Amino acid sequence: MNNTDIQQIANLLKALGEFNRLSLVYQLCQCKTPQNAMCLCTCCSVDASVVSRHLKVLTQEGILHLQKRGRERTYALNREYVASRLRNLADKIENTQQPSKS
Amino acid sequence: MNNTDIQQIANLLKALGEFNRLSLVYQLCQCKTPQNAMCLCTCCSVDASVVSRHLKVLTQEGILHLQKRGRERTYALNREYVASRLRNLADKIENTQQPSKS
DNA sequence: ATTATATTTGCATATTTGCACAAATATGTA
DNA sequence: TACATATTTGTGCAAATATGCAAATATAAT
Repeated sequence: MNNTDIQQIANLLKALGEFNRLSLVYQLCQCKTPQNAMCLCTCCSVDASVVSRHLKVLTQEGILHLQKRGRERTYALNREYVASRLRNLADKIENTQQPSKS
Repeated sequence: MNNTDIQQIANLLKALGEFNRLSLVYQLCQCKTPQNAMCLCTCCSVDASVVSRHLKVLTQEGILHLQKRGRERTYALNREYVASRLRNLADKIENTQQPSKS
């Protein structure tokens, strides 16, 4: 586990570790089909520009998948990706212990 | 899933989502026995006071367990707790989708 | 008692971050 | 074309955060 790996996981967790962003993720969690940003605005009591930036952060981290459809952009949750990364971390935390090291 | 729940999970993820703090967690991950702060300093190239503060944040979030032993304080990773919270989130993200909502 | 070691805390500072508002951009519709 | 809707971007501000250094605190060892 090198520094780059740690930094990448930290980035993912940081992206998820903010109230409004996590709210957006939970909101998308409930949806079967991709949602546009306006729709997602309803779950956060912040300006649309703020939602836009949060969605950008989540997308850049691979948490969301963006699809441009005309003037609206729909976002979908990359369920398997996020879940697998979280489980991977959980496994490491639970199982990794070297008897050699004190 | 109410706002308080979301905020709590966000706090956990935020605590883990910082490079030096996650490095400390990984370091502790390798250890079978609790470690003191001096020992943990070696994995971060920062001042001991910084490590102290990061350890405090992690402890307050329940990620680490602190035990005072004389002049040194040892920290251990709450493996089951952290792993279960991460898995819980992973499960929600992967499985929660309501056919009723579009 | 003095000294050494481990850790925390106060303080100053640099950087990041979340936010609102206005303006810009992009695209669909009348 | 003119207008409406959806979204992004520029800007500035306030709050939060990460850090280093020095001083304070706590406790073990001599």
